[in-house]
This record gives sequence, structure tokens and C-alpha cells, in this order.
Amino acid sequence: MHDKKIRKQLISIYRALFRAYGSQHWWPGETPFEILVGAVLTQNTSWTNVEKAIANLKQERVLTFPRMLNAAPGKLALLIRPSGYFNIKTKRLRNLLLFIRTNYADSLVRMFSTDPARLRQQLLEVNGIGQETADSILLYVGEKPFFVVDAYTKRIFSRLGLIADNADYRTVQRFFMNNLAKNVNFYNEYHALIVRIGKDHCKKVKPLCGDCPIHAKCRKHVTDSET
DNA sequence: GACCAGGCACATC
DNA sequence: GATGTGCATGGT
Repeated sequence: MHDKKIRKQLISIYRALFRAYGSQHWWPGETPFEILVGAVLTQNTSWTNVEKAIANLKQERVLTFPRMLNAAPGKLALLIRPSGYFNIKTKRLRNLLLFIRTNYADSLVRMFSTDPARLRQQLLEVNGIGQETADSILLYVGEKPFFVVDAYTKRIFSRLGLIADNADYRTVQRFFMNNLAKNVNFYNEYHALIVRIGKDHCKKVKPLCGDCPIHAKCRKHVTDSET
């Protein structure tokens, strides 16, 4: 196989991004619980809106496990309103917390001391927790080496010709995890850098590749696909 | 005023 | 199994 070439390419893309943007210091959040909540709130939502919601939660002092679960759902919904989908996200947050209460006695430490692969399966059974949210929780809260795949990841790496444009989540995740060392800090930074460049250069319709760090490859692929 | 954002579940074919 | 739709706020 040409695995070696692909690995080198993935590393060189990472290096180019890191040179351009430096460390992203992810996940933005002060406590594991804040990161956990942020993972749900940011579903299909810009982080600036999530920040407003989290600020509300902090101000009303409900950003702890017991207080959030004790809060009236209506009040919780009101506080997270700026992050959008506030009714469904209220349910999702409560589903997640109730899952942790039932299975791990309100303890994130206890939760992450179980087998990570098994925990991933459990998280996916919680209504409202899909693959990206589960992996974000595992990586950024639990510090388990799961590569997080998001819309930017698929967009960028399919444009680079490294994955199929219709590849499903697990396929893309395996692509990265089979070709990169399973290292938490590395996965953390790589995903954060992908989001960073995605915001600037990889809009849905027209990728803006003017000064993008992986510009040459990116432009080449875009040119190819438009001809 | 359209379009998009660090998804997910559910309905329908 | 693929494809479509509701969920909702705030920034560009």
C-alpha cells in the first residue's frame, strides 16, 4: 500500500497548519463539565453563540453537574437560548446528565475510567449524542485518543483528494486513526487546526484559498473539480 | 434577506 | 440504505 505516502502527507498538512496558526489551546473551557456542556451546545452552531449560552449558565451558577440537573428545564432552555435549538439541546443535555447519573453516579472520573470503546458505544445510545459529539467528549473531556471528524474535515480532505467526498463518519475517522499515532494532544491540535482553517478558507460553496497554508494542494483540487 | 455555523434524530421512500 | 426535514439563534 501507499500508506507511507499518506502518513507523510497528513503530517505535512498538520505542520503547515501549525506553522500558520500555532497552538489553538482546545477545548475552550475551564472545567471538564464546561467542555462536556459545550460539546452539546456547539452542535451545528457557531462557537460565539455557544459562548453567550455558557456565560448565561455561569452567571446563573448552573454550570455544575447537580445544579444543571436540578434546574427546571424551562429555565435551562432560557439560559442556553443564544446557542440555538434551545429546546432540543435542553433535552440532550439532560439526557446526557441522566445517563451519567444512572451509570456513573454523577462522576466524570468514574465514567472515563471505563473502557473507552465501550463508553463510546454507550454515549451513542444517549438520544442527542451522535458520533462527533461522542468523540469530542471522549477526546476533549476524557482525553481519550479518538479523532474528531466534523464537516470541515470532510470538506477539506475530500477536496485534497485524500478521502471520498461521500465517505461516512467512521470511514473518515479510521482514515486518520489508521494513519496517525493515537496521541491525545496530537488529535486535539489537529482537529482544532482543521476547524481554524475551515472557518477562514473552506466555505461550503466556494473555498477561499487565497493565502491558505495548504493552498497549492487545495487550489489544485478545486481547479480539477471545476473543469 | 439569504446563507451559514465545530449535528442529530426521525420520517419517508 | 439513501435522502429530506425540523430544530433556532446570531453573525456576515
